[in-house]
Amino acid sequence: VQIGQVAERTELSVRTVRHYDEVGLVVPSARSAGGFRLYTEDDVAQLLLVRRMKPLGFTLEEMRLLLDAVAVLEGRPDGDTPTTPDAARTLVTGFRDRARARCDELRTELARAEELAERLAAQVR
Amino acid sequence: VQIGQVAERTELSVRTVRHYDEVGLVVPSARSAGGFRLYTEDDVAQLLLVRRMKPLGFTLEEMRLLLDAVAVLEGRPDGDTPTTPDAARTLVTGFRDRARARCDELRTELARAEELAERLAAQVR
DNA sequence: TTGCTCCTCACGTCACGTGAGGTGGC
DNA sequence: TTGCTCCTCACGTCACGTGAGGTGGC
Repeated sequence: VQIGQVAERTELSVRTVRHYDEVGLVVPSARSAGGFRLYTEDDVAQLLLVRRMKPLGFTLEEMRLLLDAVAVLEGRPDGDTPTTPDAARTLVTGFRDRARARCDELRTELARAEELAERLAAQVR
Repeated sequence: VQIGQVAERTELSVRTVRHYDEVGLVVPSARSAGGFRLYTEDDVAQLLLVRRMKPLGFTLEEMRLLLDAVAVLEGRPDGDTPTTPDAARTLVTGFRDRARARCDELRTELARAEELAERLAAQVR
Protein backbone atom coordinates (compact mmCIF):
# COMPACT_ATOMS: atom_id res chain seq x y z
CA VAL A 1 0.00 0.00 0.00
CA GLN A 2 1.22 3.51 -0.91
CA ILE A 3 2.21 6.34 1.40
CA GLY A 4 -0.97 8.36 0.89
CA GLN A 5 -3.18 5.53 2.09
CA VAL A 6 -0.79 4.87 4.95
CA ALA A 7 -0.87 8.51 6.04
CA GLU A 8 -4.65 8.51 6.02
CA ARG A 9 -4.92 5.30 8.01
CA THR A 10 -2.34 6.35 10.61
CA GLU A 11 -3.49 9.99 10.80
CA LEU A 12 0.12 11.00 10.25
CA SER A 13 1.14 13.46 7.53
CA VAL A 14 2.78 12.11 4.38
CA ARG A 15 5.83 14.16 5.28
CA THR A 16 5.96 12.59 8.74
CA VAL A 17 5.78 9.05 7.37
CA ARG A 18 8.53 9.98 4.93
CA HIS A 19 10.57 11.44 7.79
CA TYR A 20 10.26 8.22 9.78
CA ASP A 21 11.70 6.44 6.78
CA GLU A 22 14.53 8.98 6.46
CA VAL A 23 15.64 8.47 10.06
CA GLY A 24 15.20 4.70 9.89
CA LEU A 25 12.33 4.50 12.37
CA VAL A 26 9.84 2.78 10.07
CA VAL A 27 11.33 1.84 6.72
CA PRO A 28 8.89 0.58 4.07
CA SER A 29 9.45 -3.08 3.26
CA ALA A 30 9.53 -2.44 -0.47
CA ARG A 31 9.67 0.11 -3.27
CA SER A 32 7.81 0.00 -6.57
CA ALA A 33 9.74 -0.04 -9.84
CA GLY A 34 9.26 3.73 -10.05
CA GLY A 35 10.57 4.32 -6.53
CA PHE A 36 7.23 4.57 -4.69
CA ARG A 37 7.34 3.50 -1.03
CA LEU A 38 5.29 0.35 -0.46
CA TYR A 39 4.16 -0.45 3.08
CA THR A 40 3.04 -3.85 4.33
CA GLU A 41 0.39 -4.30 7.02
CA ASP A 42 3.22 -4.91 9.50
CA ASP A 43 4.79 -1.57 8.53
CA VAL A 44 1.46 0.16 9.12
CA ALA A 45 1.15 -1.55 12.50
CA GLN A 46 4.57 -0.16 13.44
CA LEU A 47 3.50 3.34 12.40
CA LEU A 48 0.35 3.04 14.51
CA LEU A 49 2.51 1.97 17.43
CA VAL A 50 4.75 4.99 16.91
CA ARG A 51 1.73 7.28 16.86
CA ARG A 52 0.58 5.85 20.18
CA MET A 53 4.04 6.47 21.60
CA LYS A 54 4.30 10.08 20.48
CA PRO A 55 2.32 11.59 23.38
CA LEU A 56 4.76 9.86 25.73
CA GLY A 57 7.51 12.19 24.56
CA PHE A 58 10.12 9.69 23.44
CA THR A 59 12.56 10.75 20.74
CA LEU A 60 12.42 9.05 17.35
CA GLU A 61 15.75 7.41 18.14
CA GLU A 62 14.39 5.98 21.38
CA MET A 63 11.33 4.63 19.58
CA ARG A 64 13.61 3.02 17.02
CA LEU A 65 15.43 1.20 19.80
CA LEU A 66 12.14 0.13 21.35
CA LEU A 67 10.69 -1.11 18.05
CA ASP A 68 13.85 -3.13 17.46
CA ALA A 69 13.73 -4.63 20.95
CA VAL A 70 10.06 -5.54 20.58
CA ALA A 71 10.82 -7.10 17.21
CA VAL A 72 13.50 -9.25 18.83
CA LEU A 73 11.17 -10.33 21.63
CA GLU A 74 8.48 -11.22 19.11
CA GLY A 75 10.94 -13.40 17.24
CA ARG A 76 11.41 -11.38 14.05
CA PRO A 77 15.11 -10.35 14.36
CA ASP A 78 14.86 -7.45 11.88
CA GLY A 79 18.02 -8.36 9.99
CA ASP A 80 20.50 -5.69 10.96
CA THR A 81 19.91 -5.20 14.70
CA PRO A 82 21.87 -7.87 16.55
CA THR A 83 20.30 -7.26 19.99
CA THR A 84 20.25 -10.18 22.40
CA PRO A 85 16.84 -11.16 23.84
CA ASP A 86 18.20 -10.34 27.29
CA ALA A 87 19.22 -6.80 26.38
CA ALA A 88 15.88 -6.40 24.64
CA ARG A 89 13.99 -7.36 27.80
CA THR A 90 15.84 -4.85 29.99
CA LEU A 91 15.34 -2.14 27.40
CA VAL A 92 11.62 -2.81 27.10
CA THR A 93 11.26 -2.90 30.88
CA GLY A 94 12.90 0.51 31.08
CA PHE A 95 10.54 1.90 28.48
CA ARG A 96 7.56 0.39 30.29
CA ASP A 97 8.54 2.25 33.46
CA ARG A 98 9.09 5.51 31.64
CA ALA A 99 5.81 5.05 29.81
CA ARG A 100 3.93 4.57 33.07
CA ALA A 101 5.60 7.61 34.61
CA ARG A 102 4.70 9.71 31.60
CA CYS A 103 1.12 8.47 31.75
CA ASP A 104 0.91 9.86 35.27
CA GLU A 105 2.30 13.18 34.06
CA LEU A 106 -0.19 13.19 31.20
CA ARG A 107 -3.02 12.66 33.66
CA THR A 108 -2.08 15.69 35.75
CA GLU A 109 -1.50 17.75 32.61
CA LEU A 110 -4.94 16.77 31.36
CA ALA A 111 -6.53 17.71 34.68
CA ARG A 112 -4.79 21.10 34.58
CA ALA A 113 -5.81 21.63 30.97
CA GLU A 114 -9.44 20.91 31.78
CA GLU A 115 -9.27 23.31 34.69
CA LEU A 116 -7.84 25.91 32.33
CA ALA A 117 -10.58 25.37 29.75
CA GLU A 118 -13.20 25.98 32.43
CA ARG A 119 -11.35 29.07 33.60
CA LEU A 120 -11.53 30.42 30.04
CA ALA A 121 -15.22 29.52 29.91
CA ALA A 122 -15.81 31.45 33.14
CA GLN A 123 -13.89 34.38 31.68
CA VAL A 124 -16.36 34.87 28.80
CA ARG A 125 -19.57 33.97 30.65
CA VAL B 1 12.11 37.58 42.42
CA GLN B 2 14.91 36.33 40.16
CA ILE B 3 14.72 33.93 37.23
CA GLY B 4 16.21 30.96 39.10
CA GLN B 5 13.47 31.03 41.74
CA VAL B 6 10.86 31.55 39.04
CA ALA B 7 12.11 28.57 37.06
CA GLU B 8 11.97 26.39 40.15
CA ARG B 9 8.46 27.48 41.10
CA THR B 10 7.06 27.10 37.58
CA GLU B 11 8.96 23.90 36.78
CA LEU B 12 10.17 25.54 33.57
CA SER B 13 13.86 25.73 32.63
CA VAL B 14 15.69 29.02 33.07
CA ARG B 15 16.26 29.02 29.32
CA THR B 16 12.55 28.56 28.67
CA VAL B 17 11.60 31.47 30.92
CA ARG B 18 14.23 33.56 29.15
CA HIS B 19 12.85 32.46 25.78
CA TYR B 20 9.34 33.54 26.78
CA ASP B 21 10.79 36.97 27.51
CA GLU B 22 12.64 37.04 24.17
CA VAL B 23 9.46 36.40 22.18
CA GLY B 24 7.40 38.74 24.33
CA LEU B 25 5.15 36.07 25.84
CA VAL B 26 5.92 36.82 29.50
CA VAL B 27 8.14 39.86 29.93
CA PRO B 28 9.46 40.49 33.46
CA SER B 29 8.01 43.66 34.96
CA ALA B 30 11.43 44.95 35.95
CA ARG B 31 15.19 44.59 35.71
CA SER B 32 17.73 45.08 38.48
CA ALA B 33 20.45 47.70 38.13
CA GLY B 34 22.79 44.97 36.89
CA GLY B 35 20.32 43.75 34.26
CA PHE B 36 18.84 40.79 36.19
CA ARG B 37 15.25 39.93 35.25
CA LEU B 38 12.87 40.61 38.15
CA TYR B 39 9.49 38.88 38.12
CA THR B 40 6.44 39.96 40.12
CA GLU B 41 3.88 37.49 41.49
CA ASP B 42 1.63 38.40 38.56
CA ASP B 43 4.42 37.52 36.14
CA VAL B 44 4.82 34.15 37.84
CA ALA B 45 1.06 33.58 37.63
CA GLN B 46 1.24 34.20 33.88
CA LEU B 47 4.09 31.70 33.53
CA LEU B 48 2.07 29.11 35.45
CA LEU B 49 -0.84 29.74 33.10
CA VAL B 50 1.45 29.25 30.11
CA ARG B 51 2.69 25.99 31.54
CA ARG B 52 -0.87 24.75 31.93
CA MET B 53 -1.52 25.69 28.29
CA LYS B 54 1.50 23.93 26.85
CA PRO B 55 -0.06 20.44 26.71
CA LEU B 56 -2.87 21.96 24.66
CA GLY B 57 -0.45 22.53 21.81
CA PHE B 58 -0.88 26.23 21.22
CA THR B 59 2.01 28.19 19.74
CA LEU B 60 3.76 30.79 21.88
CA GLU B 61 2.31 33.49 19.61
CA GLU B 62 -1.21 32.18 20.22
CA MET B 63 -0.64 32.12 23.96
CA ARG B 64 0.55 35.70 23.79
CA LEU B 65 -2.70 36.71 22.11
CA LEU B 66 -4.69 34.81 24.71
CA LEU B 67 -2.81 36.31 27.66
CA ASP B 68 -3.38 39.79 26.23
CA ALA B 69 -7.10 39.13 25.74
CA VAL B 70 -7.49 37.76 29.26
CA ALA B 71 -5.63 40.79 30.59
CA VAL B 72 -8.09 43.05 28.80
CA LEU B 73 -11.10 41.15 30.16
CA GLU B 74 -9.67 41.33 33.65
CA GLY B 75 -9.32 45.08 33.36
CA ARG B 76 -5.54 45.44 33.19
CA PRO B 77 -5.06 46.74 29.62
CA ASP B 78 -1.37 45.79 29.43
CA GLY B 79 -0.27 49.12 27.97
CA ASP B 80 0.64 48.32 24.38
CA THR B 81 -2.12 45.94 23.25
CA PRO B 82 -5.11 48.03 22.18
CA THR B 83 -7.62 45.15 21.93
CA THR B 84 -11.29 45.99 22.44
CA PRO B 85 -13.15 43.99 25.11
CA ASP B 86 -15.42 42.69 22.37
CA ALA B 87 -12.57 41.32 20.28
CA ALA B 88 -11.04 39.89 23.44
CA ARG B 89 -14.24 37.98 24.25
CA THR B 90 -14.48 36.39 20.80
CA LEU B 91 -10.81 35.44 20.92
CA VAL B 92 -11.09 33.85 24.35
CA THR B 93 -14.24 31.99 23.29
CA GLY B 94 -12.35 30.56 20.35
CA PHE B 95 -9.52 29.42 22.58
CA ARG B 96 -11.99 27.89 25.02
CA ASP B 97 -13.45 25.78 22.22
CA ARG B 98 -10.05 24.73 20.94
CA ALA B 99 -8.95 23.95 24.49
CA ARG B 100 -11.96 21.69 25.03
CA ALA B 101 -11.37 19.92 21.72
CA ARG B 102 -7.71 19.35 22.60
CA CYS B 103 -8.71 18.03 26.02
CA ASP B 104 -10.76 15.37 24.27
CA GLU B 105 -7.79 14.49 22.07
CA LEU B 106 -5.55 14.33 25.13
CA ARG B 107 -7.98 11.93 26.78
CA THR B 108 -7.86 9.49 23.85
CA GLU B 109 -4.07 9.88 23.61
CA LEU B 110 -3.79 9.08 27.29
CA ALA B 111 -6.00 6.03 26.94
CA ARG B 112 -3.87 4.79 24.04
CA ALA B 113 -0.68 5.49 25.96
CA GLU B 114 -1.90 3.48 28.93
CA GLU B 115 -2.85 0.64 26.63
CA LEU B 116 0.64 0.80 25.15
CA ALA B 117 2.31 0.74 28.57
CA GLU B 118 0.38 -2.41 29.43
CA ARG B 119 1.32 -3.92 26.09
CA LEU B 120 4.98 -3.34 26.92
CA ALA B 121 4.41 -4.81 30.37
CA ALA B 122 2.89 -7.91 28.79
CA GLN B 123 5.87 -8.12 26.45
CA VAL B 124 8.38 -8.58 29.28
CA ARG B 125 6.20 -10.67 31.58
C1' DT C 1 -2.59 12.76 -23.04
C1' DT C 2 -4.48 14.36 -18.67
C1' DG C 3 -4.54 14.09 -13.51
C1' DC C 4 -3.28 12.66 -9.37
C1' DT C 5 0.12 10.64 -6.51
C1' DC C 6 4.44 10.03 -5.65
C1' DC C 7 9.67 11.26 -5.69
C1' DT C 8 14.17 13.78 -4.05
C1' DC C 9 16.68 17.83 -2.70
C1' DA C 10 17.03 21.52 0.37
C1' DC C 11 15.92 25.38 3.02
C1' DG C 12 12.60 27.11 6.80
C1' DT C 13 10.44 26.90 11.39
C1' DC C 14 9.24 26.36 16.15
C1' DA C 15 10.73 25.92 20.87
C1' DC C 16 14.02 25.71 23.04
C1' DG C 17 19.33 23.36 24.47
C1' DT C 18 24.01 24.33 24.90
C1' DG C 19 28.30 26.26 25.27
C1' DA C 20 31.38 30.78 25.22
C1' DG C 21 32.76 34.63 27.52
C1' DG C 22 31.58 38.06 30.79
C1' DT C 23 29.40 40.50 35.03
C1' DG C 24 26.28 41.30 39.54
C1' DG C 25 25.45 41.09 44.44
C1' DC C 26 25.20 38.96 49.03
C1' DT D 1 37.90 37.96 47.28
C1' DT D 2 35.28 33.82 46.48
C1' DG D 3 31.01 31.57 44.71
C1' DC D 4 26.87 31.37 42.79
C1' DT D 5 23.54 33.45 39.88
C1' DC D 6 22.68 35.96 36.33
C1' DC D 7 23.66 38.16 31.55
C1' DT D 8 23.97 38.34 26.16
C1' DC D 9 25.33 36.47 21.77
C1' DA D 10 25.01 32.81 18.71
C1' DC D 11 25.07 28.35 16.87
C1' DG D 12 22.86 23.55 17.40
C1' DT D 13 18.91 20.35 17.56
C1' DC D 14 14.69 17.83 17.03
C1' DA D 15 10.65 16.86 14.28
C1' DC D 16 8.91 17.93 10.91
C1' DG D 17 6.64 21.96 7.15
C1' DT D 18 7.04 23.84 2.74
C1' DG D 19 8.04 24.87 -1.76
C1' DA D 20 10.85 23.64 -6.28
C1' DG D 21 11.27 20.78 -10.01
C1' DG D 22 10.55 16.30 -11.81
C1' DT D 23 8.44 11.49 -12.71
C1' DG D 24 5.14 7.10 -12.21
C1' DG D 25 1.01 4.55 -13.25
C1' DC D 26 -3.92 3.75 -13.79
